[in-house]
Formats: sequence, structure tokens, C-alpha cells
Amino acid sequence: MKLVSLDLETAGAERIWDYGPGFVRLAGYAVDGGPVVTTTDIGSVVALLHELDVIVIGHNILAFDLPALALHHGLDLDRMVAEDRVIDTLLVARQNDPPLSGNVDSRRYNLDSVARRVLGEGKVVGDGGSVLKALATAYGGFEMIPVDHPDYVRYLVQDVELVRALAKHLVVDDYVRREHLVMHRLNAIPRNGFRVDVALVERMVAEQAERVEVRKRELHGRYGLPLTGKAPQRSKAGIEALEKAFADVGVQPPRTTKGALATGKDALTALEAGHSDNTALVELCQTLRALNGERSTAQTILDHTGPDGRVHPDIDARQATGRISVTRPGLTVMGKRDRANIIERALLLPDESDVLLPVDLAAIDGRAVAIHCGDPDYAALFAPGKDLHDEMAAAIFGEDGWDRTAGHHPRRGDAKAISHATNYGMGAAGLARNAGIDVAEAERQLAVLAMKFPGLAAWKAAVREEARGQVLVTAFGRRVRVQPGKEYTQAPAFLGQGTARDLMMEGLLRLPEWLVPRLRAVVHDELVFSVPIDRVDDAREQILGALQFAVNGTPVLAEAGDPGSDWADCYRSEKPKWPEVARAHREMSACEEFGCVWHGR
DNA sequence: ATGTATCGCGCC
DNA sequence: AAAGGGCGCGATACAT
Repeated sequence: MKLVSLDLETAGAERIWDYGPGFVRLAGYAVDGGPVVTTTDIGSVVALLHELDVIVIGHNILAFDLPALALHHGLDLDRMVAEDRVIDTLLVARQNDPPLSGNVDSRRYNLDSVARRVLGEGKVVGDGGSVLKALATAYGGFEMIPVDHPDYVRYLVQDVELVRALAKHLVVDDYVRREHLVMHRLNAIPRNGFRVDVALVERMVAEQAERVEVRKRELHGRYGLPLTGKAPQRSKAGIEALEKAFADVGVQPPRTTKGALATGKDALTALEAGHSDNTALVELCQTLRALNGERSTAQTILDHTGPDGRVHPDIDARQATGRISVTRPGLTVMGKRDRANIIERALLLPDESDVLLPVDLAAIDGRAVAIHCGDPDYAALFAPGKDLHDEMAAAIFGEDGWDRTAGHHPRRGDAKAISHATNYGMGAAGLARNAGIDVAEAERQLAVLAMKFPGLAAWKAAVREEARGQVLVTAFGRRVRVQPGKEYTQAPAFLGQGTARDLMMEGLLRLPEWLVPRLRAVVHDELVFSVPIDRVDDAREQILGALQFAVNGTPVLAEAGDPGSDWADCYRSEKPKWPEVARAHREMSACEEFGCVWHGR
């Protein structure tokens, strides 16, 4: 086999989906230990990669360089990936040396950083990206840099050499080979994009701006809030005005744990509840909350909508748990639970003459924990036909008052909170606060849990200890790094979330080929597809077939939502009390429904 | 001008 | 001794 180290210079990374032909400007490659070749004859590079004895290696090539070659130069990337002839050093670097949570490692995996770490400081010259940036500034854009500029060529040559040097040090294990298949399938999302209801986005942006304006004026008139900037309630002068306003209505201004003025939803709701007879305070809280509650999701979608009327989000497995990030725009954070926000999903549409079909995995983090801990009593909660939270309620509170044939356990909701406590290491104080019970009762519930599921408790203790000295490995073989000092909460959580992620991805790998380019979004435990109306039943059956399998006796359960005319429409059965979730309702010119977010705007 | 920290909204 | 995990995105304040 020949190892081809590859890098491309292009018209700018963020232009990959809209630039068109000419996006790839200059290619650099080296075959094994041979000289680095740079060329504008991109077709010749594709021809080289198509040779069956070639393995191509490069940094982020699976998401960027190779898709660009596929898009404009006929590269058969599907085949190369299927033949296991692609090595992406970014994916390998993450597996070899996993990131911490939070933002601390956000710049740790660019080619320069990886090379410095792996090769040692002395072997990396220059300062990477700044050379390119300077050239782009000097010539008026990446696409204007002369392809024979010595600095441009030198930069490209250096990156090819770095990749080649890295290849000798990085370890490609079975997990990361699979990860290439996973990420390639996920890359269907940016490649194909998600259709946007552009007219509706523009309307919602305008309507939101109007609402914000009205509320700012109210706060300005009543409390002297300044009108400068986009969020005057968060500026120094604004906070000062609000503190005075709270004092004027006779309460201590609410504080965050760090002492700042708390203007968040929870703080204001709690304050209001504690002084429900103080009408001036209630009014202040409500107006402030209404202003703070305005999100700019529609604007974000608009900002990222391309000339094709679609968003092409970035897909990345950068999270400490391995969970998938979907950004620019962030589809994982669009409204769902709040009535006021779920309508955000109406901005995203199926392809013409298609419908959107969402499928989600039931209680997938819990199943992942069950697979890890091997506690038969815990695993039994996930047996076919059982509802985790009902079973958990029965385990903690007993079967009294629950008729299994008649519906849910009366304390299912309480049990759900405790389930999450199980996965994430919540303490009695936190559970008490969360569930509105006293600490003694919370302690009792956690104790019952530990007693009923001894294998689960033992596993948590073991992985907390294990995480103290080393990187943890999920059931699928993904390596995850826990922050020193956070073993108690992060160790069980990362294994649960990391394995849940790969249960989802296993389903993705099992999908029939025709559905892959129809994938539109992934939201941790949910996949969204755009499928032709006359193939919905086919699609549903095949997707559910792919997503449902058993691991060590624990079954994975998938459920399909409603085929929808937009993404919100997919949840009309799930949210029967919110009629506006249904597109058919939104298409009416008016309605009488109390609280309708659509007609009541 | 650009980047970081902090907060706040939301999602799973 | 006690301990709820992971994110994305926008805004402001502040450092460089």
C-alpha cells in the first residue's frame, strides 16, 4: 500500500458548500517518503487517490478536503471510506489523546497543536494559520492569493510534511476505524443541507425584534433601563437601573451564586412566587423575564442560510463524551420543551415533496449505563414493553397505587428526576432542590436506589476510582478523559453518554444506503430524515429496524415521530396540548385556542 | 480589532 | 466532605 499525505488550499473553509467550481485552489501531497508535490491539477490528485493501493491521510480530510474533492472533482469518497483507505488525523488524535470537557481544549486539535504535542516543540516551525491569514488580508481573500506565492506554497508543503510525520506516531485502533465510517455518514448532513423556510425566518426575526423593542421601552419607561445596545438589561448601567427597580418595589435584588444580579428565568420565577402579593414586583419580573426569554434562533438560522436556501451545519465529535456537536447553526439547541420555543423548529423543512421523519432512542443514556454496570435488576427496567420511569417509580416507591394495565405509575415524574440523579451523580441536596422534597426524603430515595441496584452502585464507585488514574473506555471502545477532581460526577456520566452516543451511531451505521443522504439532523438521541411522502412507511420500518438491536441482552428501543411538513410538525402527537405545533393549525388564519403561540404572537 | 471570561437562554 | 453531566449561541465587559 502507498500512504499519501494530503492537504488542500481552498477559497476558504466556510465557503465549501456554496463557492462552486474553483473552490479547491492548490493541492499538496506526498507519496510515502517522497517529495511533497504541489499542483493546481486537482484531477491528477483525485486520480492518484482512486488507485486501489493508496491510503490517504490528512487532518480533518474526512469532513473537509475529501468532500471538497468529491463535490467538485469526482472523488468517489464513499468507496474510499468503505475500502478503509482514509485516515483522518483529527479523529485519530482525539481518540489517542481525548479532550477535557468545557472550552479548555477547543484549540487543542488543530494540526499545529497536535503536531507540537506529538512531534515535540522543536519540529514545528512558523505559526500556522497566521501565514495564510496574512496572505488573505494582503490579497483580499483566500480566493485571491496567487497559487504560486512562495509563502502559500511553503505553508501547504509544511502541512503535508506535518501530516506525514504525525502518521508515524498516531495509533489507529478499531474504534477509530469505525469512527471514520460514522463521521462519513454524518457528513451527509452538511453535504446535503437542511431546507429553510426563508420567508418565515425573516418574519420571525422581524417579529422578535419588535417584541424586544416593546419590552425594552416598557422597562425604560418604568424603571429607567437604558436603551443602548442589544441587551441593555445586561449592561452595567442596565443592571444598576434594575437593582434600583428591585429596591423600589421593596425587595432585595436577586443574586447569582457569584453575587451578580440574577436576571435568569429561575431566579425571577422564584422571587415572584415568594412575593405573589407584590404586584409591582410581579410586573417587573414578568417584563424582565419576557425580554430575557427572547432567543435569537431565527437570526442564527438566517445567518447560516446559504444561497441554496439551506443550512449546512458543521458536524463534529469534539465533546468530551464523544457526543456529536451540530453548529452553525446549532440544531441541537432548538426549542422543544417550551411551548414558546418549539415553534423554532418550524423554520426547517423537508426537501420539496418530502416529509420529515424523526426517530428517537428511548432512555438511551440509561440503557448505556445498564450495559456498563451489568446489574441485572437495573437492566430489567429496560426489558421490552417496560417504561423505565414507571419501573423506577415502582422500585423506589413500591407498586401500591399502580395498575400496570391502566397506565403510568402515579409517581413516574418523581422517579424520572431520580433516574437522572442516577446517571449524573446528583446528591441529596440537589435532588431535594430539584424535586421539591426535603433533604431527608431525598437521602432516603437515593439510599433505596443504592440498595435496589447494588451492581449499579458498585459500578459507579469502581469507575470513579478508575478515572482517577487513567482515561476511561466506553463499551464501544471510545476513550474519554475525565477532569481530575470531577471523577465523582463525570466518570459515570461520560461512560453513559459516550456509550449512548455510540448506540445511536451503531444504528446510523446499520441504516440502508438510500437513507443516508436523507439524514438532516442528529440531536443526541434523535435522527431526522427527509423522505419522499410515498416512501414514509418503508423508511420508518427500515430506520426502526436499523436502530433497534440488543447489546449484552439490553435492547435498544426506537420510536418514530409524526411525518411532518416542517420539523415542529413532527411533534404534533407528542404535544397534543399545543395545537400550533401542527402545521395544519398554523395554516389557519386565526384560532380560538387559549395560549396559542402562533396566532397569539 | 480580536479574543477570553462570564452570564443567560435553550437542547439532550 | 460533598459533588447533576454534556453542549451552542449571543451579549457584555475587559484584556490584549
